[in-house]
Amino acid sequence: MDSKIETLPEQKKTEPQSLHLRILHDVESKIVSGAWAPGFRIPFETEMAKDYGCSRMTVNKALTQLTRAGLLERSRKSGTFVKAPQSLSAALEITNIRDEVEKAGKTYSYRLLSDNPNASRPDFLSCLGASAFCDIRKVKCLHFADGVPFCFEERIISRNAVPEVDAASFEQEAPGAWLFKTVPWNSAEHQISACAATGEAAEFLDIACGTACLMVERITQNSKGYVTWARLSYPGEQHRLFAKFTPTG
Amino acid sequence: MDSKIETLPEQKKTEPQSLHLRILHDVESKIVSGAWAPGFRIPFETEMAKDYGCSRMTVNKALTQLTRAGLLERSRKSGTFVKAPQSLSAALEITNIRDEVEKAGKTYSYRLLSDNPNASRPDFLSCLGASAFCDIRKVKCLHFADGVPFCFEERIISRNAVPEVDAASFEQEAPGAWLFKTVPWNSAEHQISACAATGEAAEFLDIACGTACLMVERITQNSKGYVTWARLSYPGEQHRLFAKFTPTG
DNA sequence: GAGCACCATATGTATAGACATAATAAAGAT
DNA sequence: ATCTTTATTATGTCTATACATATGGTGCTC
Repeated sequence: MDSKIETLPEQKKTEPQSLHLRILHDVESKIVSGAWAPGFRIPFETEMAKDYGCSRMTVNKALTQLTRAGLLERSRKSGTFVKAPQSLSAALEITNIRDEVEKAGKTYSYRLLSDNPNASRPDFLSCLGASAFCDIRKVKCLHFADGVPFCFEERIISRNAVPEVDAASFEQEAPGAWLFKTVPWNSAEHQISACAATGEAAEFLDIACGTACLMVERITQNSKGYVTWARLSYPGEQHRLFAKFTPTG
Repeated sequence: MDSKIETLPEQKKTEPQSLHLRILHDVESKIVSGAWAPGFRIPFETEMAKDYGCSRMTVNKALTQLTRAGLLERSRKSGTFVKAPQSLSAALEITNIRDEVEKAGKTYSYRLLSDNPNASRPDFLSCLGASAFCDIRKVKCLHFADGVPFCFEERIISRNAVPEVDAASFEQEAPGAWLFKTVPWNSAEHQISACAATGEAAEFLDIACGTACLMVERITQNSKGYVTWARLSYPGEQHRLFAKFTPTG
């Protein structure tokens, strides 16, 4: 209780106490931030052990767990590689609508509806703490399956978090697919709801106003902050989200 | 191509090659099957090491990973315990609708609509390979939030997989809640879709036919086979499924 | 009985060493 | 040139050991 000015604790937030957890989080953040992009061969166990001044087993423990979590791919002799973020939860990962359509045996096509490369901050996002979405590109597009409207997509991309977006064209390629291959690991929040189709959505999807729609809203972020927001509207009862869960996966 | 009768391969399916994986799967199956129920104190590391004739570290590796996966809870001195299957995927785990309603600050109530303890096999499930659902109990019920219909539930419970169901009453307690505390670990498949309310559902939910509904269908199984099927219908746009995903969780 | 010091114990972490295994690369034989 | 053998290398697994740490239990004191 004396008046001595105390220095702040060393650890920023929740600095892991054990070494293998620290290594695990170090590697994870390098991957999530994009410093180690998918396909990159990360240092060998022996190298990291030397860097951290610890035994190989300690590094091994961290890397083994990241492999189980799906962030890494390892093979003998070749080394350890950052895995492509292909399945951020198997079923709800609907980034690539093309795959979704083609897996159903249908022909995919795509049309850009509108593209505002320098839009102002939207108002409907204020509730989400997404104040980071101030300098954005705003895109609307439509996905077709066998020529029939399959999904109406409204998307916002942060120009701060993804500077490369200025050079991208969404005439031929959907923003979702472009982001998927451009932005490294990230985390996502989904909201799924049913709604009655209104105005724009009904018009583009070519369905009557009031028809039941499945709506998926997703906010994606990585270490640089909020990356993108998307609202996907699927018409009628034709679409189903499928998810399977087991304890260990 | 000769006519010699071959013996089946020793291993049933994919017998893990390494010891710590074998231990991991042994423990997991004991938990999933219910042999080790939630709360049960599993043998100490040293005991299991002796049983398997291996070092404690090998057992530790298996148990540590099961702990990360959420199947176990460990504490020093006390031992290792089977965890309650509380979050088989955080957001989509909607087994307990009461919690869901009360978390939204509303008052929960429940009403049993119909109960057929000895129903015949339903036809609409044939596509799911759920031929195990032949001897079933069929229940319909309604969940309320502040007195307003919140969710219409149709449920089928396998009397083979859950023999105890014959003694259960669903007058006061919803079948979902009863199953949650009765049946041990399991895996689940979800299908989420939007639909227009029809007939029964519209009537009980007190909404107009054609109103958009969020429909969640779930099939649950454990080591004894298919346990239960449920269809939950949420009226209008009032309900949202929320899910957050990060690489490691 | 309440409070306290102390011990026993199960997990948590880390290590150095050992050998297995798979995949690549290099050297050798045909 | 192509096939084969061999060596190299990084990961995969396992051990025996060591000490740290949290915590339930025991017994002591007051």
